[in-house]
Amino acid sequence: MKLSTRGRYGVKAMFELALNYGSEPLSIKTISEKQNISEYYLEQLFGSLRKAGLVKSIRGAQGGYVLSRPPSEITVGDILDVLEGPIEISECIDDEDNCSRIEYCATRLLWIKIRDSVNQVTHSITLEDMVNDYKSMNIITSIKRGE
Amino acid sequence: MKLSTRGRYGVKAMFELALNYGSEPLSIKTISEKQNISEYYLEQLFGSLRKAGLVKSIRGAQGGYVLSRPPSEITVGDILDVLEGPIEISECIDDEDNCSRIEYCATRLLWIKIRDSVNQVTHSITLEDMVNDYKSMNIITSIKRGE
DNA sequence: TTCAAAGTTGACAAAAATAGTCTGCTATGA
DNA sequence: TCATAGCAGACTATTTTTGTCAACTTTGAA
Repeated sequence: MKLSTRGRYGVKAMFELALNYGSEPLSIKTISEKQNISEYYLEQLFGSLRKAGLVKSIRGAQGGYVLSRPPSEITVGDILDVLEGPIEISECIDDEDNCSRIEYCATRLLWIKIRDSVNQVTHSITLEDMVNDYKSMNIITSIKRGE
Repeated sequence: MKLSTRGRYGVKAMFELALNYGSEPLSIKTISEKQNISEYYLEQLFGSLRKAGLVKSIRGAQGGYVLSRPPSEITVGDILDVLEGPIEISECIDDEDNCSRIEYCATRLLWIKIRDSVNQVTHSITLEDMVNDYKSMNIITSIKRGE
């Protein structure tokens, strides 16, 4: 069980936007260079993020993307839902009909527990949390270096 | 993010063995018919489970598979680790070297939090728990039917 | 006003992972 | 001794992932 690159790249790119929140828009090109991700591929991901209303695009020269809400109001789960699709450990979670076998309930309950646990974590961590973690880690690193 | 059929089929098959624990071995054929899973494919999965020591095989006529430990001592996480590989939300969790980019720490911490959460859930649910859930659900269903 | 930067869209495709099939074995209990 | 059932591994079809690309639209700035 692992995240695809869509989820990983997407979160990293959104984190970049969060670090930059309040300043000028960041272009796909800038982000793709910072994160070493294919420019074309990132474009696709931002298309999805834009349609989902998580980012706003600003066209024209010096354009780019900005978060459409403050980092404190965007969770990692919001991003992953868009790029990975909602977590669906097993298909029969939502679809009760085609699952009439005898073990149905027992495994279904299990998948739901796993899904809820992941959702609980991802939807409780915001981009602001990540930025804060990042900043405090930098401070610690500086102290360790004796700066 | 979803489980592959390996994990889903494997858990269901192991649940079947748990229901049957203490009785005669179940053959691949029996399980594959109960669960409507390809016999050949199930064989592959049981090969992995056997090598990992989760099941024992009994060869010859009337042979089959049995759990190698009581259901209370096998967690869903044990099964998923074998069939899906350990959870690796992102590759850089274990591998610190090739990840020197600036946002490294912030996203890495995130992947670790998600991974730990899934592991916590899957490794705390045993086959016995599933069997108990299953049995109590059956009782409730019977009551509802007025039986 | 014009042009270049930047976003938008959708088609295309290589590569990897997944899911499943099959064949020919070996072991063993009845 | 033979039918049953596991063992091993090659093989393949399909799907998903991970990109790539080209043509087009919008718009800010010179």
